[in-house]
Amino acid sequence: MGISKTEIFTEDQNTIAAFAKAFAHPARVAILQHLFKIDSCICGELVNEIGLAQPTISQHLRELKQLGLIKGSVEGTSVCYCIDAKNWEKMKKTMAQFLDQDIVSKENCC
Amino acid sequence: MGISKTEIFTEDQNTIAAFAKAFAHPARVAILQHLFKIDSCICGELVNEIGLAQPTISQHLRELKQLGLIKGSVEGTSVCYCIDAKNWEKMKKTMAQFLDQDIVSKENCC
DNA sequence: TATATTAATCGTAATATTGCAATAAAACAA
DNA sequence: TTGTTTTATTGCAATATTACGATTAATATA
Repeated sequence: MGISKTEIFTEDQNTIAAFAKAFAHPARVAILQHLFKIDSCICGELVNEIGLAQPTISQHLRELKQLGLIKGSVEGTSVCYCIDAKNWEKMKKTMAQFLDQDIVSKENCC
Repeated sequence: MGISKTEIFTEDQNTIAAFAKAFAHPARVAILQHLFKIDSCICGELVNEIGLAQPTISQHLRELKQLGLIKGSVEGTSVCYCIDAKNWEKMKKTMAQFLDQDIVSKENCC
């Protein structure tokens, strides 16, 4: 139905899915990569850097901000965004726990 | 427009987004976790384990299979799925490269 | 062969996501 | 104050995703 049945999954599973969703669009990947690359924070520069309209970028930024992966601070008329290092580390731990799982038995049916 | 402008992004960015999309739903996270946990491969057991209808699980399995993260082999009337260890490692490398980025300068505007 | 079992596919409804034009809001400058 | 710049919000169209009932396909068994 286009709606995920979040209630039947564990909190852990929903958290992983929520973080993964943040990276599930190339524009958000590009935004994050740019924020990592540029030593000073960015603003509407992202609109030029990435080839999407300003409202679209703004929308992606809001999603990343709501998840806590980036922070924004107003600088005059522009807004400066950067990675929230603390939360990024927390996210990394959660994702690593999921991604670094080991297969119990190597010899299966497949 | 509900359609990602994949053509304006790098192959790397699209690849990361595609992998992330695989984990962007708790059902697929649950499926993968179960495949990791159970030493022998699973089939329709996943339908019982996870509380979703058989066609829904089948759909999620197909997505994971298309991405190459899991393999499936027919065992009589049932189908046995398991993690594709090789591709999982490749995916992990791609994701790690993205997740393990370091911020150039710690002191920014934010 | 007929029947059961299991999984894939089809079709469809409900909801979510992506993208942007238009507009509003906020901060500064003249 | 008036205009300028920058970003957020609103509203909407196009497309994607999620979920499942019904059906089909494939295999095994009686």
